[in-house]
Amino acid sequence: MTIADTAKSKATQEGQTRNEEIFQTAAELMVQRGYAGTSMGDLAKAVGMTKAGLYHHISSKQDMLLQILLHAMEELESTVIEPAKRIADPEERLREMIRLHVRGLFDHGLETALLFPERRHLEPAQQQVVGQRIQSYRGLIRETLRELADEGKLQDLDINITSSHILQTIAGIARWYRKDAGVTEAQLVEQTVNFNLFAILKVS
Amino acid sequence: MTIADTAKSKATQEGQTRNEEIFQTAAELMVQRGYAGTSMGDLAKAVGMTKAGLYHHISSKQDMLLQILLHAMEELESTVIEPAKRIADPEERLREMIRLHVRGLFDHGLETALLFPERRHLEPAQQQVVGQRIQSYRGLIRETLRELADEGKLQDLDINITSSHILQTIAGIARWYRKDAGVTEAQLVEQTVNFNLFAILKVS
DNA sequence: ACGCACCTACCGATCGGTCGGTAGCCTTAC
DNA sequence: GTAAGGCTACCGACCGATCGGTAGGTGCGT
Repeated sequence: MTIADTAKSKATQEGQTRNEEIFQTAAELMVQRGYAGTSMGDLAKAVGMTKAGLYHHISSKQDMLLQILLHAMEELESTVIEPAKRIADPEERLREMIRLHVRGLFDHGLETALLFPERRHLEPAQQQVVGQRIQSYRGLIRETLRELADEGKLQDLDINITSSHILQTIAGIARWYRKDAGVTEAQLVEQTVNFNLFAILKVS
Repeated sequence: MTIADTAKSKATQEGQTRNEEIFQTAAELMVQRGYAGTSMGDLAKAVGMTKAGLYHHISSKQDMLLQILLHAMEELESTVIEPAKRIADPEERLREMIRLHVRGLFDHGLETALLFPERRHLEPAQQQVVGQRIQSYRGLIRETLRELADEGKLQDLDINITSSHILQTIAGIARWYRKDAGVTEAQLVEQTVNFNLFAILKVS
């Protein structure tokens, strides 16, 4: 072991740090029951510890929410925003953003984004940090819509309102989708892309 | 006063029963902070009473949530579902449903519908009652989409998924809309109707 | 005199969080 | 090889505050 070996190497059965297990479990519980509705005792039990043991890993419930939100935002940026930014054509970019975002709901825990409204439980300064990063995503969608409008491809729609509608159809999936119903992941991606592009693109 | 006079006549400044004031204030608080995040002490203070005084009017927090959800559902049925059912043409019916629903977000407190996921805090039997009535609304949308498909007017879209997308664009408005921004109510109604109809209607 | 609307004072339970410990592993010294 | 020391990961027991809810009373309009 050298100074270079800074990695925390303790892993659980699935190659997850105990810390990661805690944050992920917390995110799942909070998505189901909300921030206020999830007690630290419940969370401790869910990861197989006592509350005191849990507090060895985290500093407070509030800080845990902040970490969860920041991590979700980073995941969104690296798996959706950055790849999309590299696409020049606005129509193809929007198509890819929706596709990547919906896929991310399954592959990377992007459903955690449902917790963003819970940022009201954070300190104002922290709320602002999280809020700004969300706005930058909305900004990318608006910019893409504006480029489409410049090309004459956009329907007669308000860009601000439309960007919200698009985001709601995507984020909304995590609210209503239950995998027991007869809807496959691939279907959901395709249908959501089509729904939104049918809505905004002028017929050529 | 006769037996026929069953109306509770105590009214506050705006012609509201104390009971109505409590339920409406509770609904507003819960939409902002969630069911678990809203304490009965907060609610009591918001209506200018003590907690004990509040409990003179209601039986329990849980029952209050049930009443709020049932009332929201009745409002939705009388102002959106019933009027829409009387329209024969499916395209016009869908258009009117969206228009009435979005308008209702402002005129009748239809934003209360954001509390429907909170029905998980109710007893299973009550959850089912509320859940069924929501499904009947979704059923009407699906039926309307199916009629459009029969007429050959529907895009190549899955009816189940599309009905969810439509509902999310409408309900989602109550999540992101803040009246301070430069968006008028009329704009919002028009844009939401257009967005969804652009999405689902085949170009003729 | 009666009941409605409301109060003060309180209940047991649960909340987020902390305290002082301890079992087991890893390193270092001899 | 092994004992000492330290560190990580946890635990039982507990804290003050707040939770949903209640008991018993007061004042007021009819």
